[in-house]
Amino acid sequence: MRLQEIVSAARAILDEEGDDALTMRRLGDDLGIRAPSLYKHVHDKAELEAALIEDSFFELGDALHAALARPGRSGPVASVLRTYRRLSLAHPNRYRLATSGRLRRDLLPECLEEWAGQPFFFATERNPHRSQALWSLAHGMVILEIDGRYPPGSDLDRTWRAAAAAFAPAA
Amino acid sequence: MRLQEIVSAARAILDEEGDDALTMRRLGDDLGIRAPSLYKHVHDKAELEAALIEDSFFELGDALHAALARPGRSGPVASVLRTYRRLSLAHPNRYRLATSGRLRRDLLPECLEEWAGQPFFFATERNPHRSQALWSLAHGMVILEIDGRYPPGSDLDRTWRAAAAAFAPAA
DNA sequence: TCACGGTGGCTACCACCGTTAGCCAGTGGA
DNA sequence: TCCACTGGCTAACGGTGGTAGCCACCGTGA
Repeated sequence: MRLQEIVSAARAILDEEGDDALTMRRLGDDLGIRAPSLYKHVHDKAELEAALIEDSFFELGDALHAALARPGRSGPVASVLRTYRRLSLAHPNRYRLATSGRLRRDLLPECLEEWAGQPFFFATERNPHRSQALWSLAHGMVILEIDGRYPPGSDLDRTWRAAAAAFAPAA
Repeated sequence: MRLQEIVSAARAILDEEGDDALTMRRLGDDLGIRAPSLYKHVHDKAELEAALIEDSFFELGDALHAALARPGRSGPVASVLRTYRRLSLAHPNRYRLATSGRLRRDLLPECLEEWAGQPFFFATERNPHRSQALWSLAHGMVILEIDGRYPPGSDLDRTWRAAAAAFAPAA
């Protein structure tokens, strides 16, 4: 069963060289195999990507739940946001793959996303709408930072603090 | 000079059928021309897309400045957010093209983005970091809605209200 | 009137993409 | 011993963005 090898080779290419580099031929090369042979193990490129996306959500969910468990002095919102930003920027290409474009829910485990996002729910005192808004804010900021959309010279640390302040529980 | 025709045919395809449908051959077909002939008028597909992106930012900037000018009873933040959401969802494919992926600043007029985003700055009482955070929030919510990322059945109107509340000037 | 150069079409390609069909060598069990 | 399965392979298909090079038209200046 080489599927695990294939997925982790794909992750390496994606992380190190971006989604443009992740082609079936290139992936085959890295594994010492011709591209068509990959289809003996994987149905689709979409299925392969779904495996990478699943990985990302697990990693993110783990980290966020851990961050919620030790909020520190700055409170749960700031802690969760800090972790979200740090982890996403550590693997920007995988983050973009996991969170951009139409989601193929049928290829992912049910409720995986919901579980990964729970820390936002707890950090906003269990208000589902504030929770959704906060998660959207975190995603917006991360994806814009990854895609180099902010004006050069922006002080993003302060922008993240402003974001946390807007959603911090009224003291 | 058929460039204007080409750009507007491209916009029609993008708006009505999505970015997958916007290929040079398809665009040629719609214009009664072979694909390679397009390159007599356009250097690149990237240049063509840049024209569509420029369009989108102009349209968005116009609408946001107008929204700021008549804030209504709900205040400037809510007004700007409402307009941002309405306009973006009216042309989701063009919005995604304009705001996703790495930005080719070299192909766009300088400061266009900055001008389009000014209403966020004024709506947040000229605080640049709150402004940036608010814009990021709006983008995050729109792109997640366009991409169908929210759990089915989400009450997004309430989430938008929660977002506006988090950034409304302290009354 | 005629030659000329620019404009804007065309066909024939190229390299690359995901993917399929069909062949075949090895291998493990009945 | 035979047989089926596993996991490689080559060849090919239709699609993508893009290039090279040819040619008809058309306005201008000699």
